[in-house]
Amino acid sequence: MLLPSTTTLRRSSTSDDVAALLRNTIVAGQLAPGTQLREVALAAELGVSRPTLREALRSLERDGLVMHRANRGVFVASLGAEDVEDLYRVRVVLEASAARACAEATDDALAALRAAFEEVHGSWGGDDLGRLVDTDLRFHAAIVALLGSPRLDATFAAACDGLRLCLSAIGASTPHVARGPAALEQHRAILAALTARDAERAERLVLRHIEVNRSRIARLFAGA
Amino acid sequence: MLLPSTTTLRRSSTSDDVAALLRNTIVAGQLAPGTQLREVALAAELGVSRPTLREALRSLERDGLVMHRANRGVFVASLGAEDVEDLYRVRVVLEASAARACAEATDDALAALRAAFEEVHGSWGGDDLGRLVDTDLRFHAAIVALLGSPRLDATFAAACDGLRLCLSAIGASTPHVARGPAALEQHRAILAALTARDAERAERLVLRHIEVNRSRIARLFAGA
DNA sequence: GGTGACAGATTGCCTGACAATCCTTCAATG
DNA sequence: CATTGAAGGATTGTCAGGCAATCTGTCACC
Repeated sequence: MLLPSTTTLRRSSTSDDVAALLRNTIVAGQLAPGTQLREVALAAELGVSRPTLREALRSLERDGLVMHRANRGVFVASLGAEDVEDLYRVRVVLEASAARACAEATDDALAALRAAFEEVHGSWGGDDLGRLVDTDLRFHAAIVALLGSPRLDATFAAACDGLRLCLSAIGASTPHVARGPAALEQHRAILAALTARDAERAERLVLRHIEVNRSRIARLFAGA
Repeated sequence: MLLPSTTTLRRSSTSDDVAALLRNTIVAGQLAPGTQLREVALAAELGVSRPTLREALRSLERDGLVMHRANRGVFVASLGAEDVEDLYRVRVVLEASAARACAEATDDALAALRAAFEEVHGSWGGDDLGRLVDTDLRFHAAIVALLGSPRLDATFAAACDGLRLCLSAIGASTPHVARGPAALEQHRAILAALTARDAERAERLVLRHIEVNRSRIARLFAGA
């Protein structure tokens, strides 16, 4: 290898940049669910042409972040209770499977998991909710990465985007930060079980951890 | 219901039609992996404009059916051994999880599973390989549907497309049809375990069934 | 009050074009 | 002879503009 892998010259295309920008804006909650994304206005605002913007929007649609009604336009997706249910179903399946497979996990994946945990631990004191949720989900993504499947990683990443959209939509800031220390303790226990390759205990802990979150979010949705 | 469901007014967009057409063509093996899909020529041949075709290609790229090299164009994906490994990892995770969850599955999903089995059974005698693989995978998709998660269903469907591409690429016709009766018997056993809601047995049978297939395909790939 | 039609707005899709980038070929040089 | 360098051709990346189709909202009318 002559060059560091970051030098890979992979200049991202404009529509990819636009898609990434819109994705971040949406999951950050800066675009309320239900708001219409008009092509001409948005394209002008972003300084790109309509076809380019359309490609980006189509990409977001496939991720479930925007809804597309024929001849009406695209709207920021407003996820309902059944969507939350589905998203957590994805999490349960992937994370539980990963926990059960921790015996066959590579050392690299376990090292990445530990690194993700340190990152979560380090930034937990901050009051930036967005970054907190980010690092939290990154820890869980590292769990899924134990499976060693890029495709499942992608599925989980899409589900994370959906969850972030849900969280920011209902403004779940205060309850989540309040739960910080408890979640950290659970993360530590999960990490310990996984590195010890204790599949059964890890799966049990992961399932309980997710279930706690799921019921809390579901309750918030029921109240809203 | 006032109208037949086909009248659903949901005029599929042109780019969706194009994407579906290309998807079928690719997974059917009528486009050899590695062949370049030139935009102008293909757009002219399909009678659509370039932007429309680009949208369709972008959709296929997200499904992993085509590869996109910057400023070079899109090529029919040529999946390697590690891709096959990944695809089967997806199958193992999703189908095993679904089998374990059969206790909580809805009756509708179980009915759909039985229907899929009947369909496989009915068309098994035919010599049309494409349809055989289709129905086989539809049975497995019905297993995954026990989870009740549209997002996981979509992930599995994408994996199925990848698998079909692999199979048609290596021309796995003869070994697969020869295996027909054995697979049918395994399917019957899996269906029995699932409808009996015997999670443990169902998972064991599913895992073995998938593993048999995986090792066979992997062997074919090693020889090619 | 409910029903129909009209106007406005927006998308769906196409045509055409230009710049940027990449691969190939070929000549020049050590 | 192998390697380097540059020109040429082809293809993609992106933009601008335009027209038809379709949906929504409003308003007159029964």
